[in-house]
Amino acid sequence: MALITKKIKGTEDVLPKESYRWQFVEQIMREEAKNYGFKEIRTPVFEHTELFARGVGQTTDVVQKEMYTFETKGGESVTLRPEGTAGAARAVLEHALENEGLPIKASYFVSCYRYEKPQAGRLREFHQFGLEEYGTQSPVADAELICAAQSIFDRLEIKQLRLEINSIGCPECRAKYHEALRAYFEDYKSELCETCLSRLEKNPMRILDCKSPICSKIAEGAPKITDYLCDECEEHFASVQKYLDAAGVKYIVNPTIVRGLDYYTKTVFEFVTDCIGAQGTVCGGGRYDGLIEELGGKHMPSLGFAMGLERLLMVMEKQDIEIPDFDECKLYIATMGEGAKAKAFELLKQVRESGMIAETDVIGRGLRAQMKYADKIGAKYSMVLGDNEIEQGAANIKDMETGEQKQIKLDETFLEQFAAILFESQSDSIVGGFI
RNA sequence: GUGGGAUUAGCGUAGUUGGUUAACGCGCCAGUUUGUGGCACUGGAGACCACCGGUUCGAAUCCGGUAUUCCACCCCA
Repeated sequence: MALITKKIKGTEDVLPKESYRWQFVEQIMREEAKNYGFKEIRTPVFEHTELFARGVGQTTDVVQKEMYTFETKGGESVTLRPEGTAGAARAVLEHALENEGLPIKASYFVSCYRYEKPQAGRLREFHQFGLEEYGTQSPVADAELICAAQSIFDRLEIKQLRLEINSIGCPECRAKYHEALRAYFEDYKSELCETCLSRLEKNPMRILDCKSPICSKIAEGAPKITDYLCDECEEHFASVQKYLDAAGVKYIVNPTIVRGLDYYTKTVFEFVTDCIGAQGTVCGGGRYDGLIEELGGKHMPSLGFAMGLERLLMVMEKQDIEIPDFDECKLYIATMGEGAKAKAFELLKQVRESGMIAETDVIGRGLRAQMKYADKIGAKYSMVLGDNEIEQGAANIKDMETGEQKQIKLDETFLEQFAAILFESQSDSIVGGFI
């Protein structure tokens, strides 16, 4: 393999034979987004570095060590987006979308870039679908958003996915909670792992999330965020649960969900699976009431989620969920001679314009090889076109499954005749199915 | 960034204690006389055995480093 270079570490190609899987899930996401009233927004792959530093948060791992940041020829620092929300929020602000009425409901498909060490379910370039809702503080919006995600998973027939929700409060109650946590963990300082010691200063909530047996044991006795929520946050969280119950969405409250992006407030949630390895979060999101202000706008409470397409596809593969493949080729025309090639082109155009897949030889193979190819691509019918057929104005059309041949005239009624043959074979199979 | 496992044709594998032109299956291409696929048969293309260096008379086989990949930590989708 004399290849000048291989694909970049942590990136993946989607090949022609597997792209239908992506198109299938994307299609369902588009449809559900539409049903819930979201319209697609498209933003650039790169933004000013400042946007992510401010939006995602200076203290986060994502910003501190995972961004693809580079200087342009003009000397600006730009960054490949590590997530989708910051860009969408920037666009909302920049175009003053609130003037078109609130709430603003946007959906997106984005590729994201994070300089991490690849492993199962984690790539350096990965793809997300997300929904965002700007300009509402109502818990109804939280529930609606979560419902939309659930609807997508339902339609994809994904099983064994659990929804975990939590509230991490507003800046006020969270500050009090942080104090309580610090006071609690202070007594265990000698036992905590190294990373948790640094977390104690920066973001003590992350200790709750630590996988180390010692830390998680200590964390069991730690104060719970739910006991520190202010009245408003507590009421909000209770309402979200009430609406989820009303919609029949099953969830569990998990007080250890923290999320690693700084913009989250109040409601946070994750859809988690155990079937694809350690990176089991297929969808994550929550409320980010302070984000728009952080980016220089007026107060505009908002929320959203993102789901990882690669992870979702992995789950579906693991669970053997069937995905409909592309349609089969309906007609393959094998040609012999120049005159036949031209005639085949004429007929192919008609068939294709009617919305059916039709193919012919485009590399100059012999008849036998053409037939083999027709078989290989699973063509439903084949037809040999040569001088004889052109002279007679008729050809034989062959059912590749049964081998049965029928005559078809090569005049202006060709398409009609072919459609009739197809229709007949379909109704045959339907009748056969009933018997 | 830290740690462990892998790396032989497009894919899946074999290659015995280092010894001549690296093997097999699938796939691909072409044929099996006269214009028709699925089966079978024949032939063909395709690998500097991941890369670099070392040990040796001699290495795909031993040693070291690098890269890639898989998995875990961290973190996240």
